[in-house]
Amino acid sequence: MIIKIDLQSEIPIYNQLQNSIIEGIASGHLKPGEPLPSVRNMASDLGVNMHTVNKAYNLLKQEGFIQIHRQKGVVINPDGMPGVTSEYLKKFKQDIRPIIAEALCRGMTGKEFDKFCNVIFDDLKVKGGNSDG
Amino acid sequence: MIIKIDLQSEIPIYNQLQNSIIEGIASGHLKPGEPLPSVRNMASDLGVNMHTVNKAYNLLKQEGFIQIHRQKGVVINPDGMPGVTSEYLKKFKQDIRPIIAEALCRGMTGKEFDKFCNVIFDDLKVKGGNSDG
Amino acid sequence: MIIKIDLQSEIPIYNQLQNSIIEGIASGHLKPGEPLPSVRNMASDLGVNMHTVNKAYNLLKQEGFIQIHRQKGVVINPDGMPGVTSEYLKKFKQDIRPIIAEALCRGMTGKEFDKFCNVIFDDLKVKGGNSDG
Amino acid sequence: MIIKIDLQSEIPIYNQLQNSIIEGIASGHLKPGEPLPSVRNMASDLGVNMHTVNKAYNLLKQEGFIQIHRQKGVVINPDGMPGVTSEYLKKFKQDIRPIIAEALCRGMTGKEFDKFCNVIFDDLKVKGGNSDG
DNA sequence: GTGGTCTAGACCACT
DNA sequence: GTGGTCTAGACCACG
Repeated sequence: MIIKIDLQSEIPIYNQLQNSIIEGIASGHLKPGEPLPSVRNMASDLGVNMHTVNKAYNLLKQEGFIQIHRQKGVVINPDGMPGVTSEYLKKFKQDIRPIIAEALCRGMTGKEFDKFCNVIFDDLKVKGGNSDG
Repeated sequence: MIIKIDLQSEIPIYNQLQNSIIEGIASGHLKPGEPLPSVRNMASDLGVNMHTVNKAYNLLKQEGFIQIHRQKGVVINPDGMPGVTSEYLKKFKQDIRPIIAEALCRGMTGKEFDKFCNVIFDDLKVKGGNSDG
Repeated sequence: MIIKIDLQSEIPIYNQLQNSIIEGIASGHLKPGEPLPSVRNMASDLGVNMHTVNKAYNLLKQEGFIQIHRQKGVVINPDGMPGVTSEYLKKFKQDIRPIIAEALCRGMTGKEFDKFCNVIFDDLKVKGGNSDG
Repeated sequence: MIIKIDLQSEIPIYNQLQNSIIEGIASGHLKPGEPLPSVRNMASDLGVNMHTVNKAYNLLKQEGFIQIHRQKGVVINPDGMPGVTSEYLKKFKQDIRPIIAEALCRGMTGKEFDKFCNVIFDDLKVKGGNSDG
């Protein structure tokens, strides 16, 4: 599992890290129960601050994607991923609404939108089928 | 066109305002050529500072959604909206990728995803964005 | 002499008008002694405010390009154009310096710069040879 | 790199600052990758407000001259300067056209014009922009 | 009355 | 300590 961080991006690093790990899970690169590098190791691997990794891990833990044990370290939640809760759906709609609004504004049709999304869907899933790490 | 701003939200106010106006255009509430309230009026309407509105307006201008005339005020771009440019598509994919990754992670299928999006699509087109449920 | 004003431009209208008239003189469309429309007529021709035309005329008068007579109206200075004064040269250098700096920055060579300028030089002069108005 | 701002000038301060920095790059005083003072330091150095510097920096970022890292600060774009794009050329011609028109009007020849420009060109390249005569 | 510019001063997120 | 955001209040250019 190779994680790439764009230090130039306007997206906070801890956020990029969160997303990378979620992508890793989505694509099957990271499976429930699988260990993640320690905060210290991840930080040195990425060349970022420990606090940054810590923040990402804590947020992932809060959302139920990972578990953090004092001694054993960090693992992808072995009990499986959180589902489509109503709370999540609320956030989901809030996040995607402005994206859809702009797409609509620029003349993108619902079909085109679906197509673009499905490409990304497949891209994420296929990458999990292949193995590169 | 009633615009609501959540002052408590973690999303910057100027950003919320941008999105609201884009939604307004997408839903047909705001049509090309139609004037927008002056910076100061919009600010006092929303109970925020002039500069915050100014920033939102300037960003919308940069993206081609509105035109700003120094004396006449602000109007929805009468020449129509910007299209689906490659630059936009790049941003679009970047924005939507982590959303899709999390959806996938939580077990949402492509079909369900499309369905949720289409609901929002229709909501924006038909009702003009006055739904929040 | 057809004058085009871009109401969308960030350049003040009175400034655009000034430049248009100077271009007209430079290209030979407007010759010393030749009359210019009255403030009122010019304003209605262009669809702009009288004050705006007035301001442009007054600035041109100050710089010596035109003469304004109460009753006789406005004419291109029959005594000829102002020359390359030291005061003008100072302004000239001030104006062109940042343009040259950016050109240099972007890797434009002095030769290329000269070429681009000469094209504009010729464009202005040639338009005076042809007649379209 | 000493930057001088004329608070009395009709040219906006943020604009003067932009130009100064571009001159600094053009003259080689500022090299790709080199850091710029923080928004606050630059502001206090110049005796202007933080926001004014911020605006200048953001415009330079937009044009690709500098990079802004949220925590690390501001650096001259290490990937090199933006080139002579068609978009830039359009702006270039627009900016320089009225200058050339006035020069022509005042009887300056193309050769003289080139000469004046080349002096500035050389001044920027050789001496690094510390001449004002 | 419009947007553009500037100031002074504050809090926050990020590292 | 960095830039990002926001406020309150001011003056100016423009039309």
